[in-house]
Amino acid sequence: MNYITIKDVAKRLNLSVSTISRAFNDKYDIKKETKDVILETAKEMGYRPNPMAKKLIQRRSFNIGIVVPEFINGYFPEVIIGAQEILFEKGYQVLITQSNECFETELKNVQTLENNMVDGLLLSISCETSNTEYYQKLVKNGLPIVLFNRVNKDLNTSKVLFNDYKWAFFATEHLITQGYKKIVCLKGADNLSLSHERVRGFTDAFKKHKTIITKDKIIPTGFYAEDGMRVAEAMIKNNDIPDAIFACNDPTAIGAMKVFKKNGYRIPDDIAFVGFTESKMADLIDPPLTSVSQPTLDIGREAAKLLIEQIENRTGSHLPQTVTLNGQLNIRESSVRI
Amino acid sequence: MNYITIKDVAKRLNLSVSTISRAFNDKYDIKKETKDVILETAKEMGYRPNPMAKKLIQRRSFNIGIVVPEFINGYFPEVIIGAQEILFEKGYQVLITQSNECFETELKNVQTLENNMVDGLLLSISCETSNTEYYQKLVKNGLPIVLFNRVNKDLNTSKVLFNDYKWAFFATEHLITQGYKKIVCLKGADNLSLSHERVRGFTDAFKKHKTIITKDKIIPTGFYAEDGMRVAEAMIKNNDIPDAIFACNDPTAIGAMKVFKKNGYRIPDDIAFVGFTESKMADLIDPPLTSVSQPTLDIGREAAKLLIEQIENRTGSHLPQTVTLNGQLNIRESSVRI
DNA sequence: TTGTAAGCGTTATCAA
DNA sequence: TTGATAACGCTTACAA
Repeated sequence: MNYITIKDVAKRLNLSVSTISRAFNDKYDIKKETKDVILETAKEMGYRPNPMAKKLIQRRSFNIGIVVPEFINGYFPEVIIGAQEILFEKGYQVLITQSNECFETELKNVQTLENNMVDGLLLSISCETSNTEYYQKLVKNGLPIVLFNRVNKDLNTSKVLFNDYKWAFFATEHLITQGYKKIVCLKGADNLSLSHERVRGFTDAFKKHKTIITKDKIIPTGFYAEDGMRVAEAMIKNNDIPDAIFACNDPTAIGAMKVFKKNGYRIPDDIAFVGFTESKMADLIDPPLTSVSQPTLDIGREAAKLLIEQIENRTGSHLPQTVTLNGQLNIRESSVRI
Repeated sequence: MNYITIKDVAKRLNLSVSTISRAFNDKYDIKKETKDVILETAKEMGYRPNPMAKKLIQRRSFNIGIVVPEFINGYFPEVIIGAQEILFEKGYQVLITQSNECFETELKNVQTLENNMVDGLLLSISCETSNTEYYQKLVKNGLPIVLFNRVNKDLNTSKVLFNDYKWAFFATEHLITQGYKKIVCLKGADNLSLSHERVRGFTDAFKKHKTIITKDKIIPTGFYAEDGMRVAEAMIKNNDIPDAIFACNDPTAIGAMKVFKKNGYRIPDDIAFVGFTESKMADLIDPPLTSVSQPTLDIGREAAKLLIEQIENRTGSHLPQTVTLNGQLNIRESSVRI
C-alpha cells in the first residue's frame, strides 16, 4: 500500500532519515523551520510512517484489544461504545474481537491481538472458558488486562463488576413485597460467576423474608429466548406454574412471557416477571418488563480508565483494583400487582 | 512480552537463524529431523515468531478488517459471525471496528486497520458517509475491499447486497392484498441507498396496483424505536391514522406499535404493521411482527468469500462483482386481516 | 541542530 | 541441506 518511506522524504529534502524521524516525533531538538518543511513535504508526498517498523522497535502500538464472547445481545456493544469513548480520547485505537462463546476462538482472538502488539486487553470471557492458564501467563508477562462482566477469580487483574448479588436480591425482594409466593429463578450459564451471584441474591432475599426456598425453584435455563420458552412450556405441561419468575436475563424472561401469554395466562395477574441486564426490548414488549438495568456505558468507561492507568504507569508496581458498579431496578407492569 | 527471538533459538541449537526460519515456514528444503528438533525446542523455549517483523518484510498480515457503522441492532453482529466463519476457515483473523455512525471515527478505524496491514477490508459505511474520496484512494492503491449492505455507488468494488427493492415491493404488496388502503411508509436514513431502494419498492407496489400514492405518505423517520414512537404520536395527535404502516426497519415499526397499542388501537384490526430487516424481537412482541428477514449470515459469508478471492488472486486483474441476496417475508399477526 | 550507524526480528538471496 | 548477509522502515545513541 504505502510505498513512500522515510528515506524518500529524506532524499527529496536532502536531509538524513533521522531528521525526518525527529520531525515526526517531536521530542528531539529540531529547528522549527526544518520541521515545518518536512511535515509539509511529507504530507504532500503522501508519506505515513510505517507502524510495523515503529512497533517493531518500540514494542508499543497504541492499540487496545477488546475481547467479548458475543455481541448480539446489545449488552457488550454498549460496553464497547463506552470503552471506545475513553480510549479514543486518550489516543488509543480499538480492535474488537468476538468469540461466539467459543473458548478456542477466544484464544485465537487474544493471540491475534497480541500479534498486533496491543498495549492492553479489555476482556470478558466466554461461558466455555474455565481454563485460564493462558491468561495467567499473559498477566505474569506483564500484559495489562482488565476483566469486565464475565470474570474469573483465578485471574489477578483489575476488574469492573456489576453488583449482581445486590440487584438480584432487590429484584427478588420486589417480587416478594408485591405478595408473590411461589417464585422461581431461571438461572443462567453455569460456568459464569455472575450466574451464581444472581442466584445467591435470589436465595438470600428468600432467607431474609423467612420463606423457605426449595432446590427445585432454581431452574437452569440458559441465555436465549428459546431457553425461556422451553422452560415455560415445561411448566405448563407439568401444570406447575409459579406466581412469579425471576429470570437471570431479559431474553429468557421474554421468551417465557411469550409462551405464557400464548397459553392464555395474564401478566402479571397470573404470573409476574422480572428480568436482568435490561435490554432495549424490556420497554417495548407488552406488558413492559421489570428489569435490572446495568450501567453498560460506565462499565466500558471504567474498564478503559483502569486499563489506561495501568498501561501508562507501567514502571510503578501495579495493584489490581476492582470497581463494582451499581444498577437500577426499573419496575414496570410485568411485576406490579394491581 | 515475547522476548525470545529467532536468534535465541538459533544459538541454543547451534544453527543459523535462516534454518530456524525455514523450519517455521515450511516452503524451504529442510531436513525433517532438524525441523522437528527446531519446532520442539522452540515450543519448549516459548518462542513465537514476531509478527511485526514478519509483516514488515512481507507486507502481509493474514488479518482482515471489518468496519461497521453500529452493532446494537443485531444485524451487523450476525453478518460478522458469517464472515468470521469463512475467514477463520481460510486462516484469516478478524479485526472488528465500529464507528457509531460517525464518519470521522470510521475513517480513523480504517486507518488503524491499514496500520495493522490488514490484507483486506469488509466495509459497511456509516449513514454520515457521503465523501468516499479516501476509500477511492484505497481502492486505487489496490487494497482489496468488499462493501456490504451499506454501499456507495461511487465505489467500484465488489459488493454484497440485499434486494431491498424487491422485498419492499413484496412487503407492500402483501399489505395491499390484505385490503389495506391507506398505507404509510416510514423511511430510513436519507444518505443510504438502501433507504431509497425500499421506498422505491413501496412506491412501485402502489403503482402496480393502480393506487395513487401521494408524497406525504412517505414519512422520514430514522433508525430507532424512538423515531417510530415520535411519528406514531404525531399521527395520533393529528388524528391522521393510516390503515397500515410499512416501516423501513423493525425498531421503528415496534416503537410505533407500542404507541398505538398504548392508545388503545388494536393491531392489526385498527392498524397493521410490517417491518424490515427482521430482528429477534419480531417474533417475541405482541402481536408478532411481519417483517422481511435478511440472510445475514450469508451476507457475511459471501462478502468474505469475495474478499478472499480478490486477495489471493492479486496477480490476475480483478473484476468487481456484485452479489445480490434474497430474503423472505415472514408473515405474522401484525399484518393479517382476520 | 543535524548526520551516521546500529539495531528491532524477521525473510530472502546467494553461496557454500 | 545449511549459513552469511542484506534487506524491510523505522528509532536512537553518539558523533559532528
